[in-house]
Amino acid sequence: MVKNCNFVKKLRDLGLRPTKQRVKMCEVLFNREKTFHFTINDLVKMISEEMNEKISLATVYNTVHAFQKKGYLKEISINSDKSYFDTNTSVHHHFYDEDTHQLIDCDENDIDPVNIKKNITGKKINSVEVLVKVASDNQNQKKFN
Amino acid sequence: MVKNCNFVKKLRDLGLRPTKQRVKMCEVLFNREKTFHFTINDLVKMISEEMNEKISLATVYNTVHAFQKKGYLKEISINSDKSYFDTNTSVHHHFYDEDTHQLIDCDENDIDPVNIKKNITGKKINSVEVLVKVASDNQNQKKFN
DNA sequence: AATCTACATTATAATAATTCTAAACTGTTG
DNA sequence: CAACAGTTTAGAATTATTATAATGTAGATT
Repeated sequence: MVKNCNFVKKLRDLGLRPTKQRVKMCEVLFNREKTFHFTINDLVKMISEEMNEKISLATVYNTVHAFQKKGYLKEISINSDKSYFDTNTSVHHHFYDEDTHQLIDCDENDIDPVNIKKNITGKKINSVEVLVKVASDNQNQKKFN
Repeated sequence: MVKNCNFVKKLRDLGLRPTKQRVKMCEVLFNREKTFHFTINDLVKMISEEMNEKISLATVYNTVHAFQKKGYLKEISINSDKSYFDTNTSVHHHFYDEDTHQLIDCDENDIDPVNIKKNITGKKINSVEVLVKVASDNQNQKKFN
């Protein structure tokens, strides 16, 4: 991930004009040690606070999708309520806390490599991702047979 | 999966009144050999046709969610466009064809059990889903000759 | 530095999926 | 069959996302 604040060059290299909104978004998204997960709404709030002024929802959508297209962000499918994005664009797995709606990254040691024995002719595997949904231990669910 | 048309008892056992809408939904969903994947809209169309009268969208949502809560249907997260549901509620995984946007079930032999070594205190694992995204093998190869 | 132009931002409108509401309806119980 | 609680329904409300069209701005050209 990008180290310091020279996102202007970064954006230019991507063919995106380094507007103040985009630079701010880069700072919020990529100027951190750990990867993080967010929804568009999370991001709008964070950026508005950091800029001390409003940023348009549309701009955030546009820019997130631009970053995604360029391979700087990755969308994660958890449910159809919302889109989650991840600054970690490598193939990796997630825990999803159904109580708090939080995403937790797995590192390589958390889940053994998944062994896929099926082969679809003419198709190659692009990604293999595991989603582990967890919830509070005391929620009992009824079984139906 | 349920074999024949005695869905009335089935529904009663679940604590759901066997209304004609629900019985019809059972027939459409569970009175088949193979599992299948559907969206709410798919279902509304199918049921309306089978009943020769309209069924309310709200009823379909309500009933699908009731079945889901009772463990008769499972939601599948592929992208955030739409909710897909699956009549196969067992733990199983999916291939997703990124070219055709089709879902393909994995049976038990296709993928070895996923070994999860991480433990989140106070949380239990509700589901473990593997999504294998595949695409045409030659799609990224440009030909110049 | 003024001008130009293509790309960006913005507020708002439009769309789409889903959930809510409240009135009418219906299965079940007594 | 009367009463009640659960269910269905149409339509309104909500939420996430995308489209639109006017205004703004970065970067190139003069």
